[in-house]
Amino acid sequence: MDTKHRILNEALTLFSEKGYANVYVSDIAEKVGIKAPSLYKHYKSKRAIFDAIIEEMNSKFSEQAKALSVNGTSAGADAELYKNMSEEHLLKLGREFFLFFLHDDYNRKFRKMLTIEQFGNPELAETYMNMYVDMPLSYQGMLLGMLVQSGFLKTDNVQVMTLHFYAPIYMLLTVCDRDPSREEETLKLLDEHIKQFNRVYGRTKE
Amino acid sequence: MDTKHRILNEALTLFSEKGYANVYVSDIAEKVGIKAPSLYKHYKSKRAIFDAIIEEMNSKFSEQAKALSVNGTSAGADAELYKNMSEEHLLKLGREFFLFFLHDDYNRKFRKMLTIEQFGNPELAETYMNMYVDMPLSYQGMLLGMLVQSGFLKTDNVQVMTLHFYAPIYMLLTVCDRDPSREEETLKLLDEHIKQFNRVYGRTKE
DNA sequence: TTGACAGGCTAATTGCGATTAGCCTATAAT
DNA sequence: ATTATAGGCTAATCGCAATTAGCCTGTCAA
Repeated sequence: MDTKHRILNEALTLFSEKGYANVYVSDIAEKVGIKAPSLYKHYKSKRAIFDAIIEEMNSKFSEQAKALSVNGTSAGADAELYKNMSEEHLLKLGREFFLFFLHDDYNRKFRKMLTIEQFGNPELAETYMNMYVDMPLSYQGMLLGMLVQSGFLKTDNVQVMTLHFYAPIYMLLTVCDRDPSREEETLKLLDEHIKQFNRVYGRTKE
Repeated sequence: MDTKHRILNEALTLFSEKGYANVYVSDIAEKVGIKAPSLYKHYKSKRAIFDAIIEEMNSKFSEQAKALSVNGTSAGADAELYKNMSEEHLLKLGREFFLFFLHDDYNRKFRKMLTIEQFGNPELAETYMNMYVDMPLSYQGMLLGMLVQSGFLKTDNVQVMTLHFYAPIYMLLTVCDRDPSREEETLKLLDEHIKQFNRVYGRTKE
């Protein structure tokens, strides 16, 4: 990886741990293995490094969004997938979602950084909300909607059902972000959550 | 209110909006209506102001906790309260909890400040988690547990049921913190959440 | 009525962290 | 071969924000 990208990565790591203002350009430089002034051969200022991270992030994010909405449009194909769902599948769905967000390095760091910086910057607040609230709700709403169609789940209100599915995932995610040592405990709770969700919304014999 | 407390309040407001590092002592001074150096007649450093906020906060918090656990202990009395619960009552419970956390000025600012500062400071992360995850879960778990006892709700797993009750409240709260203009929309969703919660966990004729 | 704080102010001082200047070397194209 | 450029370094510089020095006034207890 070239220096320019290494700078971005190390900076993201540091920003996510301490916040923009508490990271010195010399910290970033040190992690990269160069001296602070050399950074300026690659970026015009500290702010520019931050902005580059955001930009990179936005493009990754919109790729993802595009990919999702493509699948969403070809609902026919996806519906097949969700036609004969089992509790196992549902567990897997929630767990994968959770673990992806939790462990994917880039996501994790980016999420932390956003959490710290969002209040000073309305755009970042919007990004955060898109990534961790609105998008997941609409994506999962779509999936769960299919499961209702296919008769695997039953509800009058898909939106609220989706909230019931996702909000605990979100909350447990924020717990792990703050205290990684609670991951195990949290994963158990996550499984129980999904099982109970299924018990409660699953179309048992009627 | 004396200057010393005004400093604390203004500082909290600013910290909650921009984060510790982005607030200058001169900003605080200006809000208070004095000059920066005069602050030092009251606090020995900027950090000391922050620490004083935390300390004040901790003592308020432990008062609250004590009060709650007192009620918790005198479960007999509280149980009475929750014996003949209606959906209206349940709605009120959730709504009050939500609105208290959302609107109480001190709580709101403190929560934002913690959100920003928590990652640099493990103690703060712990405080955050106590206040917004563990305490509410255990308190509401107790209440909902009573409702199960009294037959108003039905479940095999009070812990997960409580998660299902609280996680959406928590998530919607974080939405409003980030974008107050979504409060109305969010309150509607909150009500629907609780109604559906009741539909799903309520002991209907069996 | 005086003298010791309390609490405010202006004018330094300090220190640190971002950025710039200017130099050096290796590579790579002409 | 030579020259331009990319990318690194050291040694300033610059600017700003925290803090200190030191003065002034009003109050209140002795």
